[in-house]
Amino acid sequence: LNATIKDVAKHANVSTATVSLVINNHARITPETKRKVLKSIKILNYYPSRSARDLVSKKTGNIGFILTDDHFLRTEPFYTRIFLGTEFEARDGEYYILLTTIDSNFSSTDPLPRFVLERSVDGIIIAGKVPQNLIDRISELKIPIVFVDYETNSNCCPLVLIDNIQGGTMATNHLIELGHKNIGFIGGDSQHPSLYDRFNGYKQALEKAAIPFNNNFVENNSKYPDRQNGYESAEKLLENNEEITSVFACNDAMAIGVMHYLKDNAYKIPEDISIIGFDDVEADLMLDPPLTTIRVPKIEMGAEALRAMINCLKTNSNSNNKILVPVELIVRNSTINNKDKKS
Amino acid sequence: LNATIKDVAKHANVSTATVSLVINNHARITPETKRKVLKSIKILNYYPSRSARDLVSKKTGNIGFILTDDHFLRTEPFYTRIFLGTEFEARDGEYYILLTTIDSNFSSTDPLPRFVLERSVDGIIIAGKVPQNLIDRISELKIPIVFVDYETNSNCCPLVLIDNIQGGTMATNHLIELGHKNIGFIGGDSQHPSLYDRFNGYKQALEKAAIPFNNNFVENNSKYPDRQNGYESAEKLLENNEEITSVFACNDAMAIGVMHYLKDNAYKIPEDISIIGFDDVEADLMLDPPLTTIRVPKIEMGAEALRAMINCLKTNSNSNNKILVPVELIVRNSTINNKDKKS
DNA sequence: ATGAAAGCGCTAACAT
DNA sequence: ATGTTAGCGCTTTCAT
Repeated sequence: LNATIKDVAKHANVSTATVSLVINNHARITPETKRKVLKSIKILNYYPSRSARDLVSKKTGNIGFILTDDHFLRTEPFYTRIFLGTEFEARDGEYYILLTTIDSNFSSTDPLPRFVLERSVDGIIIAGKVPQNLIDRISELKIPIVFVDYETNSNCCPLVLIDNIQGGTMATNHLIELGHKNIGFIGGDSQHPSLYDRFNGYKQALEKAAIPFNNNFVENNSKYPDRQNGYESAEKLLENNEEITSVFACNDAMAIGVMHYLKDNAYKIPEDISIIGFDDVEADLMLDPPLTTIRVPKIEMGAEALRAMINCLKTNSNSNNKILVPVELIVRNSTINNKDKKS
Repeated sequence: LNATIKDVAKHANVSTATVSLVINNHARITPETKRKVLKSIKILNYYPSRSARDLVSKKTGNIGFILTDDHFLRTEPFYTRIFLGTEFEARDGEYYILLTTIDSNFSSTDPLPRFVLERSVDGIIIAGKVPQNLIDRISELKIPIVFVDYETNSNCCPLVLIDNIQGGTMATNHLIELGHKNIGFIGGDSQHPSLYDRFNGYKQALEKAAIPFNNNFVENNSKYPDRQNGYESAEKLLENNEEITSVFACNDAMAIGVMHYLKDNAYKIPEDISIIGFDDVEADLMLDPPLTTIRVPKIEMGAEALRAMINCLKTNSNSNNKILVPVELIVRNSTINNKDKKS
């Protein structure tokens, strides 16, 4: 029913080879014939068949996107936005994205995603933390991988990561510039490299400002960095340190937990305690007051990952380059100048 | 590099046709040869090439999934869960899902999604409301469509819809059973068929319980059904109707807005006012108190849509059947017996 | 600069 | 019940 390359060739009075050369922007084709062919393509509403192309080129034109189901289902859209970023970027390119989730407890006896078994993808983007056995098994198959927001020691693939140190520094500097000296830090799971880097950023900023680091002001644990964690961490921190005037929470979920704690305990935000988060999720705007935070460009990270993947595929090189995505300070109303405190 | 059907044929000492018959579970193959072939397949780690298959069968094995970007980006994951449901269902089947978003203002001059231009999908699932021109243009191409959570008059495709009338009845009955008689209704955009059906459910339940319908107790408008809408609707409703003891809000977003209004005005929930929502989004559990609501099985709806699509493709019939997905009452702590009111 | 033709891996007549 | 074979639509040498 649809036009094929033969139809175009016939219509343009050339060979199929010529048509192929034209649609692939190849070599030295007379502008004249090129024009002719392009015209026929337009008239016949011709689109090359993917399967025919793939069959001969031994490529699939698909990129796999793998993440754990709990990451996909996270209440605050984070990884789904990264996914959308890859889709945006793939749109103009010649790729389709095949998304699949795996169980968080994916074990070595679980079957690999169907698209890797069937070799239906040219490369795979892995978003967020996944079990190591998944990585190992895909690597064995020699399928190119790009990681987004996750770093493992064992790999030599492109990495797209948040510049967490920069973000941690930024957040802390914001508080410092507002005149705060006693800045609480709520880190959540300190095993998580991203969160730990934010801690490093915090320490670096203090050092640069010649503010002595006080370990009593930091609350790290090894629990999932969610609202409850933020609530409990705030409790520990503030019950024992009356002098704290502001808090940097390592992600917005925990920052929201902190705000809940503050409200439950009749602190005024930001007059009594300034609070800054990290991530910039939608919920921030629904809060009272709206949360000052560090914005992570999720869509952009996805786009970056796809670009890295395409580059990897085109050059056929496993460049072990690390792409650090810059973050941005978003000042809203949960932080205020320390001089205005308890005014 | 990878094994082909020829390799398997050679290894099993049969023809490629036989191998093909085996992998397609065809006809009368001797159990003996079948076993032999299967064994070779296993040994050689053979997987049929998708592109080769697709090329000859004129199918792609892909299903497109289209939704507007604002639906994809909705803070509370709704459509992304429906998408995941299709992916779950496709996983065991032989399909891949290709997701793409379109602009909410998608116009007739905008290019169609690439996978429809290139005919890279066998069928398309459309989730949520989309511009009519998109539907028309895809229909012209004779690509099968299945709708999820959206109904248009013009189509004759399978529809997967929430049983909104049932849900509206359920919610209202819950309140009635708790002894409430003066039940406020907050409907949001009454142009939206889903929301309007919930209103119908509300009215039906009242009628069945012989509670007179009071138009002062309902607040319908034509604005987007979000938190702010809920807040403002609650304001209108409660300022003028002191006798209201409970509210049914047409979705959880609006219910949350109602709760905010109640808190801002020193109502106790649920002692002063019981409140029930609709959708069952994650946020419900983070509320104080957790929100009683009607659960919509999002994952299941996606799975249902994919099954409808597959059926459509297999039978090649455009059955205009409407699949009504049942909902479920989830009782949490935002509703209470009216007798216990103001105790 | 363009054409002829082989072949990618598979399916489906048609033969046997 | 199984084998032979002709394509599916495209890319890519190799000729011209």
